[in-house]
Amino acid sequence: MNIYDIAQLAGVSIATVSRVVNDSPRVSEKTKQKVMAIMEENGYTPNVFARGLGLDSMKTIGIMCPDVSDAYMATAIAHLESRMHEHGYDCILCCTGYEQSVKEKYVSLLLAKRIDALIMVGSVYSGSGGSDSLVQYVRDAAKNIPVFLINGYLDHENVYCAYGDDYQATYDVTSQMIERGRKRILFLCDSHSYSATQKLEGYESALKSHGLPVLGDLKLYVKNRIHSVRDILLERRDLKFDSVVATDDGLAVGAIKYANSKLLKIPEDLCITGFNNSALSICSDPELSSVDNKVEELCNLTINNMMKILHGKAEEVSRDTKIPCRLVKRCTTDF
Amino acid sequence: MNIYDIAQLAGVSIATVSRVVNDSPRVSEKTKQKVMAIMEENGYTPNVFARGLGLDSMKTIGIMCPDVSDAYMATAIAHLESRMHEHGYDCILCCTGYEQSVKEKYVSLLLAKRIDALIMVGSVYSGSGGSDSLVQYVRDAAKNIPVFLINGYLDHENVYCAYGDDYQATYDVTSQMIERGRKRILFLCDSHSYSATQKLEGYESALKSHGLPVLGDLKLYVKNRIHSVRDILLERRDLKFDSVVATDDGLAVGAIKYANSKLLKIPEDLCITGFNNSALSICSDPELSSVDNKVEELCNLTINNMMKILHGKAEEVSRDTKIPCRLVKRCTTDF
DNA sequence: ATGAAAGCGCTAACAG
DNA sequence: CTGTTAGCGCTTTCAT
Repeated sequence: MNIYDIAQLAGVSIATVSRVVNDSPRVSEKTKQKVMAIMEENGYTPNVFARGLGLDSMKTIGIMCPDVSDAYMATAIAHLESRMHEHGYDCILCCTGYEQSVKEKYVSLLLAKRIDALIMVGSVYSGSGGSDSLVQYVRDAAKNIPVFLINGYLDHENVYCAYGDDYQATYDVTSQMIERGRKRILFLCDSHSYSATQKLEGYESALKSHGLPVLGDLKLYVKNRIHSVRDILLERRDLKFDSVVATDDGLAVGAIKYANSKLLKIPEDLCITGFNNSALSICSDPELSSVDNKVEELCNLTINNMMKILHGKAEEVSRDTKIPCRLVKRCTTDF
Repeated sequence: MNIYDIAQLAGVSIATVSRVVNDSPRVSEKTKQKVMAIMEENGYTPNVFARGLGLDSMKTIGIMCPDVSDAYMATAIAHLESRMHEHGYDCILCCTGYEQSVKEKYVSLLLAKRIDALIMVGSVYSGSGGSDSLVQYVRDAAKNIPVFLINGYLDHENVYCAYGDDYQATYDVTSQMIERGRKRILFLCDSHSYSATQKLEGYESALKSHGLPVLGDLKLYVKNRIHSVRDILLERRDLKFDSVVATDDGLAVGAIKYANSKLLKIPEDLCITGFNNSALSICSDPELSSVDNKVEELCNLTINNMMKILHGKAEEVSRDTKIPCRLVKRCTTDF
């Protein structure tokens, strides 16, 4: 059942049918009704491939993330999909992992599929700052379609960034710890992404501005697995710390497990903060104070920008949006 | 840059270029090399829309799930995407929520996009058993393309099911509790899906076969939010129970929180099991014993079946595969 | 082994 | 307001 069949049954030309399908005003109400009725009767659906071929678009966007099974990204993707769907777009999901070559391959695949735009979720797509060659594939993609970074930053034509102010959030949290008398704050991290770098800078900067030394020992990079974090902390008996700033909830929960198994009191003996305000933070015991970086807000903002751009209003949108994050206080902090 | 350009540059016809692109054996090695070189040089990529129009396929499958931000589904989808990608297929992700009309709408959208197959993750897509009219849209989809249910069951031509044996798993867990002397086992549930029904039957069946009564009070249906579960349990002071069989980890963690805030000893005073073996189960304190229903295995099985079917070997695959689940024992059980 | 040409189903410019 | 027609880029017979 194609447009010709419908045209014939309705006794009109295919152009008229096409106009009806595309809701053109240049059709009389009467023929419109007739054609619609016939389409309805026959359960006609326009062929998306043919339409795509003509319009060079299938109203599809690509969403890349390193790993949907991560709670933070999953939440982001759920929001993005739902908002895109409202706008009549479909989403091709790509879980790229963290390997450079795989990320690059996914981008070319997506470009070959002629997606209308690309969203990249996670700071792993912006290298550690933006100017290195590791992000060349992002710039290349931007030559063809608008690219949206969520929680990443890259200064380039046709790439639009939205991210939480990780620097400031970490600065604030660290400062509050110091003002509460903490002297040895452990910075617990699992990556060297742009976001991680921002957090580290916030941490160090708070230390410095409060006259505390930045100690290399107190910057610990580990794999993000709860038990492994706990065990590493347990083994490092040399390492003394009275508080933990973790760059992710999983790491923070690891620290909680460590404290619990050493029978340390939280927050008195050990003050802990996490990042992302995920389900983990209300699941642990005691419940975790965690920085909420507003995924939902970032997603909405991104979608709104995208719609403007896809409708030719690129000048209305900023390429760089930073939004403030704040600590959701629970039981692992004394401030 | 299209096939005509390449043909011209290579001094051959578009048919030859097409043959090279599709790796047809009916091209001389020499021209093949030449054409490939030219394509390489010019970074030529065949237009997927045009190809789709001719072949009526764009090597894309649809994946539906009620909510990717749920850890269990996120894991499933991560696996599915990665396996499909290996096979050269892209995935359109649809987060349908739980509403009937939305689920139906997504299916028609997906069919209109001419996907090659459809995967539905979660037992919400199989009604409460399979024969009611609520699953008609699934049957309709199956008229056009193969449909794969993960964790759902529906007996119908062209729909293929893979699910964990929730009945048996719940039967076993409940039985062990009884054999350990538990008398009042709370069945904590948040839905009436096919899977939930299976679990309930396993629970009741274990009770009966051990000569225990099935008490309506001890079947509690609640919303799956940790704190709300805890609070409901706290408020129901009339309700006496010495153990909890929860149909999801979130619910089980709610029960843990309840026990902790009443200073009940786990598992002595309250024995608890969850379902899905998610990150929550190692995050809580004490850590949760949880039934692992082998998402990964279900996903692999599904993809393998799908590949066979898409390659015309439908007779080789069973429409109904049930796999055993087992309890991962942690600290909330005494068996 | 290669080429010519007929679709695939739709959109849009153009003509009435 | 409606119809005619030329693409869109590729696959696939059917000739050669």
